[in-house]
Amino acid sequence: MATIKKQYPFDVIEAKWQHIWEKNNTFQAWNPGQAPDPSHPFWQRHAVNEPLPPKYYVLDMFPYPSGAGLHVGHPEGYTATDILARYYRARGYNVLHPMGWDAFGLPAEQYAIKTGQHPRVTTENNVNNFRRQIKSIGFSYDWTREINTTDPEYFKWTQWIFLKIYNSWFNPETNKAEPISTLEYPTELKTDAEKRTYRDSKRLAYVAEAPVNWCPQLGTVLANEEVVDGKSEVGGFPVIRKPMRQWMLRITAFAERLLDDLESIDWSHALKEMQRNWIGRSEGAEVVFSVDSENQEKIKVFTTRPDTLFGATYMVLAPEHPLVGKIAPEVWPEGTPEIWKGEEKPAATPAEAIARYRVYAESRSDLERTELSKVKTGVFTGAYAINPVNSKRVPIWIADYVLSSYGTGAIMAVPAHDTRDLEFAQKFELLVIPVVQPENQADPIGFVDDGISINSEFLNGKSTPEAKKFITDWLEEKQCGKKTINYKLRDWLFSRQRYWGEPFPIIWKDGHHESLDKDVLPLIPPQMTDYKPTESGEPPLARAADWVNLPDGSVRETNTMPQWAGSCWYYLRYLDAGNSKEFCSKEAENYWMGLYPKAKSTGVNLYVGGAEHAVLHLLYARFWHKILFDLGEVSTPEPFHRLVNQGLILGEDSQKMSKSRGNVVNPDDVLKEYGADAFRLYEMFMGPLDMVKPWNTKGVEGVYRFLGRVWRIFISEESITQMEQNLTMDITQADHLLEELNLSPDVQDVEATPEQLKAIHRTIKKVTEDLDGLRFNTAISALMVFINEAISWEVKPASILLDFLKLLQPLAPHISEELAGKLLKIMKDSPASGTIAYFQWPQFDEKHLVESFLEYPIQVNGKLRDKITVSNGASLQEIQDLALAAEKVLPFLEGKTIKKVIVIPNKIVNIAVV
RNA sequence: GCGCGAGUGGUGAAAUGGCAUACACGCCAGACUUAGGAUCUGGUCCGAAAGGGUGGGGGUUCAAGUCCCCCCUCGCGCACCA
Repeated sequence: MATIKKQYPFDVIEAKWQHIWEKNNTFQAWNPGQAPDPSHPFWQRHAVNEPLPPKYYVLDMFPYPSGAGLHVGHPEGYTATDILARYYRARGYNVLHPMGWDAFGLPAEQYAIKTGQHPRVTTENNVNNFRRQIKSIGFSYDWTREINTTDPEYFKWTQWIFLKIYNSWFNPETNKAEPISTLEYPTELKTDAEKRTYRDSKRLAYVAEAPVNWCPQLGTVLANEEVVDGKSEVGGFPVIRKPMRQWMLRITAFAERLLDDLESIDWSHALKEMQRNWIGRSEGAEVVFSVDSENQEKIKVFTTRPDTLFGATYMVLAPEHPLVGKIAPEVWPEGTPEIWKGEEKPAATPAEAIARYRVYAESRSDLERTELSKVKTGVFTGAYAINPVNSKRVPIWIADYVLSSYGTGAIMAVPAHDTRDLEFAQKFELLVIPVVQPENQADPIGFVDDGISINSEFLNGKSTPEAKKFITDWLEEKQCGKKTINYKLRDWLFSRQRYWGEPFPIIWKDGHHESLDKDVLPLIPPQMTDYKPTESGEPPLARAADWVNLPDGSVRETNTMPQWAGSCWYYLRYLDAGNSKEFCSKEAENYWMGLYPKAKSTGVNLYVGGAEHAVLHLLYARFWHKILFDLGEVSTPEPFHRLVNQGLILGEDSQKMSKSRGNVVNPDDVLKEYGADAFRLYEMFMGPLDMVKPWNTKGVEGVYRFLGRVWRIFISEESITQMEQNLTMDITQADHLLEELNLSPDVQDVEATPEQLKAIHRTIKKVTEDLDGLRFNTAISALMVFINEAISWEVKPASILLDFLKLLQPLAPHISEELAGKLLKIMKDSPASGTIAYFQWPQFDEKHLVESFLEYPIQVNGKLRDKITVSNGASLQEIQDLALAAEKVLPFLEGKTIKKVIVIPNKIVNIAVV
């Protein structure tokens, strides 16, 4: 690469300060009870013998350390949080700003399968590379709190929390998780075995034999959330349904609270909406239909439109519904239309039709089921049910447009007022009865909104909400239905057939599971040479016979936890990362997460990360936090008070960055050419944090030039030239030469002029407000405006420049430290010394912003015509008189009647004429 | 289909209902220079001007990029959820 002339010696400066920060633990956060170190800059700012200042917890979503290293998208959020961390430190807060590694997971394991290298080795290499890259950007993390989810000292507590969950149940009376010991047994349960079965069925972590998402290529099951369009989210491999014994976490019990508590937190509307969608609450009624047969089986359906019950002309069960086999008669009822008996050729009996359809439905992958061309298919079961409102017989069908996993797996079909039912009814020539009349007298068939009930006997004339309420009460009275709330959210499938994850602290004895004692944690995975999944679905851990089989004949659980487990609580471990007695001390938790006096909020004050975690990590972490809250382990119900999603950074071609497109920008390259400060500035200068925006290397040059201008304002030209010359002779002298640099003679320890004070106070105001509002791009532009103005001052007062550096410091810390050090040497009453990171944030004073003259734009009928200059303090009448007499205004007033003159103080004058 | 964002110069983007385009990139010209891919200075929405301009159309207002209604385009999320 051709060496172009550097704007300033950023390489020397950045290495120097990163070393100093590291050596002095400059950015260490202090826990309550921790012995103060009077030599640390934090304690030079804050009184040693007083309580800690309020906390500010600013958190990044910790990365998965992949082999590819960082790309410029990662540090976008990290830069934003670092700026705030530094800003709040300057504002006097005790700032917790940690970093760690989410290092369990598939890629390391797959690499291990390919190369035989242990995932721990791969992981360590990747972590080292990530740490090096992150450190090179100069983030002010407290590295003493670094965590790694694969560290036994970390996952010991992941397993410990799992045991907490395992040993709890959800008490619907209190709406809370409680220790399993508070569970009361129904009196009819006598034996220990019965009680155990009951207890195990109530645990928040339970074992279920259920159809799960099995991915043959990955050799593991996946949570619903990890399956996208019938393919694995990781790798895009096909996923099939397969019944397996799996660990589940009872997140559904918390659905209501997960939904309600969204109100209490400061997240974007869009993100909350995504979580609401995922939880998918819907209010309606359960209605019980009886099958018209000897046994009179009951079919429960869920509907959000009980008011349309009179329009229910058939029923549909999911193909997998357990009643399907029981209700079908031996022969087709008389008069059954041929098309009801099966699509290709009519089946001879209902049983045959059902069997054939079930084979078809199973063969359809989830991918096919969700395809856009959703042509409805289904078959008549031969059975009829009785509509409870009017005792009419309605045919019972099976069809795969009804999902077994939602509601009761059965519906009442109201073709007149449901698009899907209508489509189905039209295909199979089923009866369509309109029961809701739209207000505008339009055709009721296909009308799905609220209207007025018709053809519905006692509901006729009622509005939809009235009718819903009326019929629900009626159903309850007749004991054939009740008001119900349904959720889309399913329990969380928590086990994986993988090697590289946390083993469950569970053993199996005589077919029952038991928890290990917490004292034996961490339970470490066995050493293995073969990490491959097995085709049967048996986890790789099962191969480690020595590990699995225990002397007393019991065996270990061989599943491992999903990658999400470690990230469900990592923000708590940072609070007290080295604690070997507890996952986190009560004191630390109370201080950092609780209601500490003057703290800006409880929980994590600001959490920044990608939107891809909107429903996975963020929902799981909230769920675990609520359990810990119920069990008294944490002091508040929500972990993340404010959450912001950074926008994606695209490649220079405005396409998503990817290896295959060849448009990935590596921060290492940018840092080498422009330095960390320029990199940080550009990451923020591109545009608003939450917007999608393309990378543009030319843009880095812009902010880089700005830093060069800052440098040249401070440092004398001669000494810059001298350093450059000396550097070419002996590069090892760089640090020394940096010390030798002199300030420019224009920089003097003198009183500032009112103009200069105005300039800096305007900047203080703007930067403060912009950082509060996370508007980093406009904060940077305000600093640029200041420099563009200051560059023309003949004499630059040191006090003004120091305030500027205090403002620049959060954004471009290295150059700010270096220049502040030089500046302080010439200041008589040097306000402080040492690192600028703990200098008091400057306060702006309105009195410096007062203008002696104000310029008013004069509009006539909203069009700009002239401008006048008025002394500040002129009355509205005086301004109005001057405006009406303004030279360029007069021609537009000629021959017109002045209707109104609007004078907005400090803003504008508008003259309305006709 | 439903939900949420966003549409402003050649480009990234600014603008508590109050002078549209701050700041930066790019481009043009000039200065310094053997040189410029360094630096500094000036210019840069369209139009000769009057004027016209914030995706399109309506509205509210003394005043609309900003508020209200309708429509178009792009991005993201959800998607047979009864």
